[in-house]
Amino acid sequence: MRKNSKDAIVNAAIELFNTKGYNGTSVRDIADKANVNPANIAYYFKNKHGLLEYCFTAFFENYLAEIEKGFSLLEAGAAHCLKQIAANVIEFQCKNIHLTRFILREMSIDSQVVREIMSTYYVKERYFFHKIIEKGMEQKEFRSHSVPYLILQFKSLLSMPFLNTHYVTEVLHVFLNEKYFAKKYLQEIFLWIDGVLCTHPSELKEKAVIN
Amino acid sequence: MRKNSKDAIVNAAIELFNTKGYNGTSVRDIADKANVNPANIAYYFKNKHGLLEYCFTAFFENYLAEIEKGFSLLEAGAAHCLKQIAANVIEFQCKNIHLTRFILREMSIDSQVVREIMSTYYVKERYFFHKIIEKGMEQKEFRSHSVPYLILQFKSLLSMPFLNTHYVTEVLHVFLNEKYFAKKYLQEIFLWIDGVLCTHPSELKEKAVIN
Amino acid sequence: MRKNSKDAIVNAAIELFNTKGYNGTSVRDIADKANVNPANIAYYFKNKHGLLEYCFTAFFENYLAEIEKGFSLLEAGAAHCLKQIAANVIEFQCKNIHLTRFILREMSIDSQVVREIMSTYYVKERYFFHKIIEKGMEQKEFRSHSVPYLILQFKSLLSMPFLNTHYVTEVLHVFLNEKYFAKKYLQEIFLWIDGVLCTHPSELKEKAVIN
Amino acid sequence: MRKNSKDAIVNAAIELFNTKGYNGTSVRDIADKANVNPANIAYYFKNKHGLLEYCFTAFFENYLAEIEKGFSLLEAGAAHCLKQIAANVIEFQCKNIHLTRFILREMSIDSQVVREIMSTYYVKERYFFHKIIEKGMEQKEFRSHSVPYLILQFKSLLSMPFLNTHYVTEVLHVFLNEKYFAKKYLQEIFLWIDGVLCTHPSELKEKAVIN
DNA sequence: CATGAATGAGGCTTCATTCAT
DNA sequence: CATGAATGAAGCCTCATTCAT
Repeated sequence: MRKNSKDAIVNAAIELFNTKGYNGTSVRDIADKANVNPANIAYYFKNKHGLLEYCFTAFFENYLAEIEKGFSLLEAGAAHCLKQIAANVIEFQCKNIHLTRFILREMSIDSQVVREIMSTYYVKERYFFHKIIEKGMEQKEFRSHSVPYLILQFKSLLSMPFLNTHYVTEVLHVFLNEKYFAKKYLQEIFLWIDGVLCTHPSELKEKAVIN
Repeated sequence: MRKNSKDAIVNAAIELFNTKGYNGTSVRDIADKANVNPANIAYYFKNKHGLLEYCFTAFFENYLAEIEKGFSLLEAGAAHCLKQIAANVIEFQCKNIHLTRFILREMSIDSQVVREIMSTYYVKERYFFHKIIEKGMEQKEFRSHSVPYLILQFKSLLSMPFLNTHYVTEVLHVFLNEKYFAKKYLQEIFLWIDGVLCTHPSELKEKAVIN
Repeated sequence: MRKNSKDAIVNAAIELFNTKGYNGTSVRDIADKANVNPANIAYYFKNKHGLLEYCFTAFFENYLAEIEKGFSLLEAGAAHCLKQIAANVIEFQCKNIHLTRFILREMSIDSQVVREIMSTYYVKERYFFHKIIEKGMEQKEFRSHSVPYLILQFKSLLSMPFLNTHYVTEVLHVFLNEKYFAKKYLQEIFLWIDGVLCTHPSELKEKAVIN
Repeated sequence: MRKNSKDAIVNAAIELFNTKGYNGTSVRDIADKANVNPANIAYYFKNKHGLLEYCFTAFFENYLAEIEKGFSLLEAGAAHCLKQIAANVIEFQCKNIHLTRFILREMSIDSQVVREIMSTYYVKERYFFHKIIEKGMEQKEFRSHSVPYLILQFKSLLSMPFLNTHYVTEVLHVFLNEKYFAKKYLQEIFLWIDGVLCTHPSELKEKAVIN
């Protein structure tokens, strides 16, 4: 356990931030859960806040990578590209459920960090989405429409089930960790892309894969 | 100042909970903003937590009323009914932006209160949605589909812009309080209903009204 | 119940002071128990502290009266007189168990009130005891001995079971409110008077009465 | 000051609890007097209450040890044994006057801790006293008598002057810390043992020692 | 007399952090 | 690297009290 104190701390933090929120979690809680001395957190992250920022960038760095990965397929068609991005993001978020929920929640708070994250990662993200949607419209793949509103909807579909984990499982009785949730929910997003975004519903047998 | 301490407290609390989160807000902050003595909060709400619960029920009581109001129109058609509900909810949330954001965020935390709220209000809400969607399917208005997944999407559309206020304004540059945001965003939801939910796109000139 | 608010307050206070101590009892506790508005306590006693003082003087006024009553019999013999005092005090304390315990406990705290009580009531009390014991020695009824030490023992015998009510009932399983506790315990004190104080054990058939 | 915070806290607490009572003493008072930070009290004792419990067990552990030490002499005679116990206890209490007073006072409150202490330490203590007195009666050393009442008196003699320190010094003008108080008061207790407990006054030249 | 609203002081505790070891 | 002691700030809450009604 003296092996990877840092990882232990991060994991404990994610777990707790997810469950009780950043402000609801104390440094001692984290240290206890990670079996580590509280002073160690200061050693690695300088701050409780430093730990938060570490989580933020860890998340967004990877999140954006998934989007970029999908964006590179733009030449193959806007719808296809968007579907691939959805597949990547859903898969990524499924693999990091706790982290995702906590980040999505924390992003709804007005703080310095959040503003910084927005002005870097989210601005980049918007750039990608914008490009894709514009291209789709130019090529008559998508019907003409307000771009921001479309981004808003797309993002809402991507994040909703991960933010409201509890609602999904306790009220709707849908289980996120079941292997096929990702696959199934993805079909819903594809339906939105096809039904709302596209002019003529493209073939549903779209082969975007989640492995 | 010796007049409506209770209201002043609630308003200050909503504002601050919205901005800094429940746990990030101190009782003193609230009292200061409301220009009352901190002890007054205990007097009216017994607790900081009591104040939270007050906000929760205040929100959900009204929120559910809006849904019920729309639900009573089920006879006039499932799509119509759902659109009316969307209109009501969007309007209600526009009128209570701060409260809405804070509630939506806080509902993503694992706490006693949240579980209670879910097992009362959200279960009722699901009941209404379920009924409407089932009816729509029976009458071939809606295409056959997994109900929970539809509810999930519908709810995500309803809440997203209100939870991520900052993203919407700072990144997308869309302003929630502009008079026509409600009207415009509503059209998006209608589009989802027509494009994703319905078998044959109903007439878009649907006259659901926001007054 | 709007009849004797004042009495209700005093009774509630005695009960609670007895159980939780003066400092452990809040004005609201008292008000609640007495079914009275807290502000009413201020009305009658000005203060929580005023209520305490009221209890103190109520107790000591009567306590000293019992001693004076017995003291008047000094002419009939020192031992007899002392026994009568013991009888009076034990009876009085039995009738006011709660008040007695609380007062005896509170008298062991260093406070302004306590010092005042001591310098009035306890000084008077000592005067009476002194007179009696001196007389007893002069008349060879008592063996010659240090007066303060005798007073100390006598007082300790008078108060012990009332201060340590719980010990007496829970550990020794002796019940104070049983009718004959007073009579029996009194015999113990008489034994001390006869065995420790007197030169030649006086007749035990001493007829000091508890009525 | 960075040395023995814990001891400093305990000493300050005993002093203040003694003077103003447990409930009358604030954590800040203690911290100030001990020249430590208030948080340190939580660090070492978890609680103000934890500090109280620490005092309780510190007292009773040693108190009972003194009694056991004396009890081991039972073979040498019941009266002798009891006298030795008295000697030990008086000496112990003289050495811990503040702690003793505060404990004796606090034991007269109805609380969880008190009940626990009673059902452990005081029950053991009663067991020892019971054994001694029974033995004394069997061997005709003591006159036949109600055991609980004898225990009650014995304990009252042992504790009285320590509980009512102030009365003793201010009203009776006897000083507890004068070297010979212990010796002299002990003689009083021996007198009680000989005069009240024993059938034939044993030799007063009993050599129980206070060193 | 009685009451409910309101207050300021202070109580206990927890927190994030630092520092010497 | 890791730790335990120690700290100051701040958090929430309770308390005794006042005052207008």
